This record gives sequence, structure tokens and C-alpha cells, in this order.
Amino acid sequence: MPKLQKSKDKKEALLYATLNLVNSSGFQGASMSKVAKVANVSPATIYLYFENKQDLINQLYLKVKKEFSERAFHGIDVAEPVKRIFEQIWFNIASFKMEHPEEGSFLAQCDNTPMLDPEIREQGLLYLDPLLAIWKRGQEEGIIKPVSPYVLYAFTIYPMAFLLNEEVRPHCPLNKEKLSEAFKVAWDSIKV
Amino acid sequence: MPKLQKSKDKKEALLYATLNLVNSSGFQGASMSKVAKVANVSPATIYLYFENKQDLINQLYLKVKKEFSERAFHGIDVAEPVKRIFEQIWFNIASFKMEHPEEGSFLAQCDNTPMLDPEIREQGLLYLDPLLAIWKRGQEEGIIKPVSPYVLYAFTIYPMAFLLNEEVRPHCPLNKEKLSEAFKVAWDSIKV
Amino acid sequence: MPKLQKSKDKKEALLYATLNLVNSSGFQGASMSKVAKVANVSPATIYLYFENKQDLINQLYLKVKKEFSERAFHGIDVAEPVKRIFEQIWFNIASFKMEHPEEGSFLAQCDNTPMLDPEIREQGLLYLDPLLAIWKRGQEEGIIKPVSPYVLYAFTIYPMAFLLNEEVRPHCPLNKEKLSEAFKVAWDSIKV
Amino acid sequence: MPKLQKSKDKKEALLYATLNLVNSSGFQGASMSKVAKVANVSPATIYLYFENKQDLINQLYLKVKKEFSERAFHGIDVAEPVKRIFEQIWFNIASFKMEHPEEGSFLAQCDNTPMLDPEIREQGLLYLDPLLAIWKRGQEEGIIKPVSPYVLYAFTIYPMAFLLNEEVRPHCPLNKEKLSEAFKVAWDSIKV
DNA sequence: TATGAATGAGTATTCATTCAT
DNA sequence: AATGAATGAATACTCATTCAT
Repeated sequence: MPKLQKSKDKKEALLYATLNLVNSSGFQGASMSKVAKVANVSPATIYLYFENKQDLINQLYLKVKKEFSERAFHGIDVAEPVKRIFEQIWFNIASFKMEHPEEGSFLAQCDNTPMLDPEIREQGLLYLDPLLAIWKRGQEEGIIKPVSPYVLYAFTIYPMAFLLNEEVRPHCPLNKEKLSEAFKVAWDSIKV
Repeated sequence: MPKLQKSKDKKEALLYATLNLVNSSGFQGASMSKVAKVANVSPATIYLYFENKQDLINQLYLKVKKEFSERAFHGIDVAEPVKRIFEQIWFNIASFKMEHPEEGSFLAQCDNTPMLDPEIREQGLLYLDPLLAIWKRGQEEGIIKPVSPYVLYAFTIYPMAFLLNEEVRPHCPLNKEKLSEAFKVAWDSIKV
Repeated sequence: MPKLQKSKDKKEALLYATLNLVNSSGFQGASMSKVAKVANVSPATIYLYFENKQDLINQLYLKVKKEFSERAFHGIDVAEPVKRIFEQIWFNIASFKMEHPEEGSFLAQCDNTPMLDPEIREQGLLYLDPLLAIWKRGQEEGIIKPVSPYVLYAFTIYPMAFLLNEEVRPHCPLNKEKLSEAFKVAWDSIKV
Repeated sequence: MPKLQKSKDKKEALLYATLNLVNSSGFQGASMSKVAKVANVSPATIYLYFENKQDLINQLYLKVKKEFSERAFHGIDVAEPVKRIFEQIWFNIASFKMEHPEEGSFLAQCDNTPMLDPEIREQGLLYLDPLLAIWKRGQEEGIIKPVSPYVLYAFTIYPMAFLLNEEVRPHCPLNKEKLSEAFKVAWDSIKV
């Protein structure tokens, strides 16, 4: 199926082009014709793969969020204790943001923009469900504070968007040691 | 001084219109003509008060950030102990975000967008300097972890943008008690 | 090749519309939207064929100048004596200006406007190189005054822009006889 | 009458500002607000002295043309022979164009633009009437060719606009000797 | 006389999208 | 599946002009 392959390549290229353009110049900077040009494709071709610009952005968000989540839960062993699992997830996320700054920056930009459809944003959050399960277990074991998962997320995961942001990083470089410090801060916030 | 007043009113109206439009439809949605229409003014009039769109957004950001900061440090008594001061600031910020959701949402949207000039963003951060001083004092007194202020900010202040976000609030309502819980989470994260 | 043809037609129409609008209302009067309207085309379409307004004007200038030059040197036989050749060129130019008043008027308007890029103007002058060669030959043969070609041009060719100008023509009608008189004036000016 | 004086100054300043702006960026570049800014005056003030932009340009044209003519006929002694008089006028004009390149360039730009009202242009030409009288006398004396004054103008005066143009001058520098050569060319063209 | 503020209509240009091929 | 050409509506911004003071 070489044709299908080729198509996939094109869709990939379009998503990638959009990612870069949104990062460098915001949602408004990622015009369809620029996306097409960067992806080496005709503007009309975009509409073979995406309904419209909104759909393009939605799909891109879900794709990146999915990659992000897969990485977050990579190598997790549920047999391990809660703190250990959480630690691993936390560092996985940090690694993702450091190794894929483009994706990280894009997700951060999505965090508070009205450009994203609310349903899509919700859908993206679902990818993090396993983390909620871990937290719940931790709460049942009495080692994590009995507060809303939104609070847990806000004080442990969300801060990383700021800390690993490309504009902040130069001011606050994070080597292995500093990163461990940061994790301790995160853990202290929610541990009982 | 009716003349000066009239002008100030118009500038105010333009900034307010921009705030609302950016909130509802992003930076690209806040087109100059829409801003003009909402402010009940001719598009050309905008350029009497602002050099261009970028300047409009920059000025709006600085204005809101200033209001935000003034509120954050309102009623602070430096004679009090560090934890008490920090607590007050934290709740001040929470109050601001709850009472001025429009401003809060706008600032959140500014956090990770490339639409803002970096120098302006930096300038906005200066408003928070007093908080850094408090933290430093706390660190000297040995009651706050000796980590970068960026880390302290990321894990105590930044989370509020998420928690008090208009899309999240419905899922995670915060009454007085829940808010206190959240503060405890924040404080635990950075206290020694 | 119907596709290419269609495109050429549109580009042609745009250039023609610009020519007329510049003639009737100057460079500022030839606004992109008017050009589009006259050419029966969307404003956006102009940008498929021209980079921007400057490019549109540059291309128009070069095209008209080229047509002008081709006509000027049409049917020239270099075996003939210099005066005969020059006479033929001179009348060719006169014919062009009389039969194509639009083009003539446009070129005249280009002569002294800062709207034209200097490099483009220079490029346009190159089309007249063959005339310089004739003059040089005439000077070597000792039948044309040994002065700068700029002077020769100023006193023999440039005057036609005035004389055949649409506003002057009514005041000074030129039949065949009068035209011959004028040529004599031109020739007397530079002959030894 | 200090007030009237002051007014005159302002009008002068406005005309001067327009002259410079038209020279540097064409008629479209000389926007009313730019003119006002350069003249250090409010845009509204322009309308105290001129009906509208067209009137401003018309008045400027007539003023410059008048200065030009006054200079052209300066020091003429009608008792002298025709050739001598014409020679003096010709050199007067050349001097004007060399000493007042701004004015010269402006007049050249006016020559073939539709921006000028035809009646105004005609009015400007009237200033040259004395030259026509000289030519008529020369024709009656049998020393100037019996052709239309438009032809005489085209081949003797009009060429100077080209030759002394700021873009051409660098390519064809005119010292005293070269200028005399050029005058000879002009005179040869129309002398019997 | 002089102005700063104001504006509706206009400027060049770009947008997301469609369509014939 | 893929496209180049095409476009109406929108973009940020400027224009000549007016008016209350």
C-alpha cells in the first residue's frame, strides 16, 4: 500500500508544519497557505486530510497530547508503590518536554487559548486518566492528600509547562539535580 | 478637564474591548475593526492612542498585570511573618482571579503565547519583584526551600492560572474551605 | 495550452487596466482594488501574477518600454546611412506615440516620477542601446556632433514626449508635413 | 502686521513641505498629515490656507512656475538681438534648474502627471508668454524657423528637464563648456 | 488664527476556502 | 489523491477632511 503510505506522509508533514508555525508565530501565524508551503503541498491538499483549519488544529492537539501521554506512562509498573509510579510519570513528562520542546511549547500554548474547541480539550485530558487512577490509589492508601485531582494536577504537572518553557529555561536551567529538587517540591505539595 | 477625561475614556474603552475580544476569540479574533466596533469608535481612532496592534496588546498586558500586582500586594504588612505575608498574597491573587475572571483569563492566555513581545513580558514580571523579596527572606529564615524563585513561582502561583481558569472552575468549584486546602498544597510544596 | 493562455489573458488584462488607470488618475489613482475591478478580477488574484504594487508597475513599465523599443527599431537596415536610419527610428517612435497614445502617455508619466524603481528605469533605458550605437557611428563619421548621448537624446527623442502628449496635441496638430518639419528641427540640433 | 507675517510663514512652510514630500515620494507620498507634520502644523491648519489637497498642489505649482519664469526673464534687455535674448533666457533656466534642483524636480514631475488640473497647467504656461514673443520676433526677422512655438519649446526648453534631472545629471555632468555645447544644440535646432 | 481629536472611506495585502482539472 | 488558480471577505493601517474649542 504505497499510496496510503504517501498520504500518511503528507498528513504528517501538514501536522508538523502546523506545529512549527503555531510555535513560531501563534495560531494566527499558521495560515493555511503557509502551512501548505512549509509542508510542500498545495493549499487545496490540506482539505483532503482536514475539514478546515479548526479541524487541523484539533487533530494536531490530540496527536501531540497522545504522544505526550504515551511517553508519560511509558515503562510504568503498576506493581510499584504509588510514589514511585508518580515519580516515574513526573520525570517522563519532564523528559518529554525537554526532548521535544516543540511539542511542549505547542501544548503550553494550547493550555489557555480559546482557539481550541472545548470538547477537544476535554478529550485531550482523558489521556491522563491513568494518572488520576494512580492518585486515587494514593489517596486510598492515605499517602496523597484527599483533594480534587484538578488540584493535584495544578500543583504537580501544570507547573512543568512554566518551568520547562523555552523562555523560562534560560533563566532557570535544570540539570539532573535541580530537576530532582523540583520533583521534591511537587511531591511535598500533595503528599500527606 | 473634560478633554483629557474624554480621551482617557476612549483609551479605556479600547483596552477593555480588546480584553474581551482576546478572551473570547484569541489574539487573532481581536481584529482592529472588531475592537473599534466594540469600543464604539472608528478604526482610525485606535491609532490616536496606540501605535499599532502590537502596542495595543502590550499596553493592555502591562495595564492588567499592574492591576493584578497591585491587588496581589494590597494590605501587606511586612512586619508580619513570611508565611503570613505569603498567604495573604496568595489569597489576594486568588481573589483577583475570581473577581476579575476576564483579566485573569487574559493574563493566562498571555502566559504561553508568542503574541507578546518578550521585553514586555519581562517588564510585566518585574511587577512581581516584591514577592521575590518575600521568598528570599523566607529562605534566609530557613522556612522556604532554597530553590530558584522560578520553581517557587511555578509551584505556588502559576497553578492558580489553571485552577481558577474559567473552563476548569465548573469541574472543580472552590469554596472558602477548598481554597484553603489548595493554599496548604501550595505552601507544603515550598516550605522546608 | 488553454490553461497557460487563460493566465496570460488575466495578466494582460491586469497590466492593461493598470496602464489606463495610471494614465487617467496617476499612480495613486491606480489602486489595487480599482485595477482588479477594471480587469474584472478579484483583488487577491493580482497577487498571483505580481508580487506587489511596485512589481506590477515595474513589470508594466518594462513591458511598454519593450514594445516601444521594438517598434522604434522595426525595419531598420543598418546598411543605410546614419541619417536615414536615425530618421526611420525617429518616425517609428512618432508613429508609436501617435498610434498608442495610452502607452505613450504612460511612458511620459514614468519619465519624471519617483514611483519607478531606479534599477527598473535603468533597465528600461537599455532597450535604447541600438540607438546609441547609431549615434556613435554618426559621430565617428563626423556627421553628428561629438556630445554625450544624453544630450542627443534630450534634444531629439525626449521632445517627442511633449509634442505628442495628449494635452499638447490639440494645440499643435501634427500632420505629415508638420511632423517632417519637426524632424528637421531634431536633426538640425545634432547634425554637424 | 506681525500676525499676517506669521501666517505667510505658515503658508510658506506648508508649500515648502509639500514640495519636498512630492519630490521624495510622489504626489501620493505627500499626504496631508505628513505635510502638516513636516511643516510643524496641525492638519486642520492646512485648510485655513488651502481649500483641499488639489488646491495645495495647484498653488504650489503656480508659485514654483512663477519663480521659475521670473528667473528665466531676469535681466533681459529687449533691445538686444533675438539670439542673444534667447541665449540669456536659456541659460537663466539652466541656472534655475541647477541652483534649485528641488523646484526643478518638482516641475519636471508636474510635466506629465494627471495630478495637475489642466486649467492650472495652462495658467502656468502663460508665464512663458514673453518667450513666445521673442520667438515670434525671431521668426519675423527670419532667423528662427517658422514652426509652432510648441515645437520650439519642445526642442529647446523641454530637453532641459531631462538633461538637468537629478537622476540623469550624474551620468552626464554639465560644466560650463558642456552647457554651452548643449545650448548650441538647442539653438541649431530652431535657427534658420 | 489655530488646533487636537475624530472619522468613514479607502489603502495594499492576506485569509480560509473552493473548484475545475 | 492532488493541484494551481481563483476569490470574497477580512486584515492592519492611512487617507483627506471636519469640527468643537
